[in-house]
Amino acid sequence: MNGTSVSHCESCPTRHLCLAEGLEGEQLQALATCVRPCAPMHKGDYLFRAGDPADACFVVRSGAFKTFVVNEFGDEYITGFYYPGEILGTSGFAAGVHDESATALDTATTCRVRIEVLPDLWSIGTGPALLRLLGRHDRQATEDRINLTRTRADARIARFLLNLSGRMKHQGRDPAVLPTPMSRTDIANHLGMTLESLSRVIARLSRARLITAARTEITLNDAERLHALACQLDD
Amino acid sequence: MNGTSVSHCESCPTRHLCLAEGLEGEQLQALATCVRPCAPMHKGDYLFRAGDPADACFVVRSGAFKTFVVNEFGDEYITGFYYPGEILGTSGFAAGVHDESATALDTATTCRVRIEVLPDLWSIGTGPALLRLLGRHDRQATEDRINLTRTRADARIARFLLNLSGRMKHQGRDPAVLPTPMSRTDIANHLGMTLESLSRVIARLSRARLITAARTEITLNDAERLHALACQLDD
DNA sequence: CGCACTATTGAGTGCTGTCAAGAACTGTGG
DNA sequence: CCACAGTTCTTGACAGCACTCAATAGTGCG
Repeated sequence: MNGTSVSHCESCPTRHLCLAEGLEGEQLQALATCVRPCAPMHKGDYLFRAGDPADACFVVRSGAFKTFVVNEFGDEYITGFYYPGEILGTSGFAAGVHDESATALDTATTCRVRIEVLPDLWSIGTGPALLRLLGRHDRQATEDRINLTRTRADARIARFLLNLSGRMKHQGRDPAVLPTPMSRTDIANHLGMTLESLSRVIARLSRARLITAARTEITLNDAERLHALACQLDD
Repeated sequence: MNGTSVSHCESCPTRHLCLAEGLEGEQLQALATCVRPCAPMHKGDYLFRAGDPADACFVVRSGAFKTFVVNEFGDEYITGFYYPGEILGTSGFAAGVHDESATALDTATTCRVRIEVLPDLWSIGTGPALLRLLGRHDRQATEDRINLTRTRADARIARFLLNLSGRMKHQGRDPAVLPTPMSRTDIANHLGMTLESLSRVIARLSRARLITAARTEITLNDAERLHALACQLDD
């Protein structure tokens, strides 16, 4: 499996974003024996389900995922979107059981990090990288929370877009081009508003030429004004 | 410092909630050499400030803390409240710098866990406990996010109270008696609503005998109906 | 090409934010 | 113990924004 000359980590395009960040030859090979890449998943496939034993967390290699919780009444809450280099599934460590479910938003791959290898990660030297991933995840959660406290829908959406933009930049991608493989319904749900409100605001922002909205891609034309909107200084 | 016969971990009333969970004699002593208890802090004292180097995270021993972010316009966002056995300060690991500030809500103490000792925690055998703390923190963040997506103020408050209740239960305390050392303003801020709205809902819940609200303590009289309210089935 | 699903657009109600005033609480000093 | 000042909390009136309901338009897929 890993006896070939080039490990899956060495050939991974996401290696500068994940646990492999800053690692060299031997360390990369050692890491490759710890984490396991999954087969490509397709839209709607489950990475894990709420209730599954949480014996591992995951780092996105390609594509995107959403995590969500379904309550006793069948209401779905989208708790997060995950892009390459981002870690998910860690909240399950609290009770040893995943408390949310995760599905692929399009064709996507991950690396599976089993809970048992976490101590090994420190000896390999990728402990700090793990902390960075966990920290970024934590930070994202904080930003989402702060964003949700904004009452005005347009400010929430503006901040959501700018947050996505920052994550694209961190990935080394064009920060003005935001892939949105999730549905509008998912975005609205995640932002705590109705599909209608989201649709209206997107239409308004498009008319004002602040963004160009396509089905699976939103382009930022004026991040400056979007930022002003996010801070609801004016409109 | 730790040459006495009983380590600060062995004598700590919070030891079954924190990193010490499940550890015995020798392990406890080893842990006590890794983590450092802080001197009692008083209301308003800073545990860390946004911008400080994030070389450690903290576990609450007693009292309570709040974390918050202040943006460029001076707006404050309360990102979380922390009770005994809960971990805070981990989001700073993303960039090596704390992105939020933390202050004591009343007289409070913590244990400081330096980032350098994290590998040692695994060898002591408290790795799983660390994961549990991190997982619980993650889970709390998720719950907060879900809660903030609820549009109705009374549902948000009901869920907030029930969440606090669960945390009290986890601490081994009476789940019906919720210490609220934070101000109403802080709670309102954290829940993404105005002080006035919070005040009105609390008054309404009190009149309906669902809760008994005092300045620094809220008592739940009917968790059942509060849960129904949280799910906004009826009113 | 037609169907199902998703997204957009339109009108009306209700809840929460805003502004404003008053009440209760906290701590200090006499 | 009481009086006082500052803060924190409560209560009231009004307006704006987002939700609800409803219909139309667009998109993807067989």
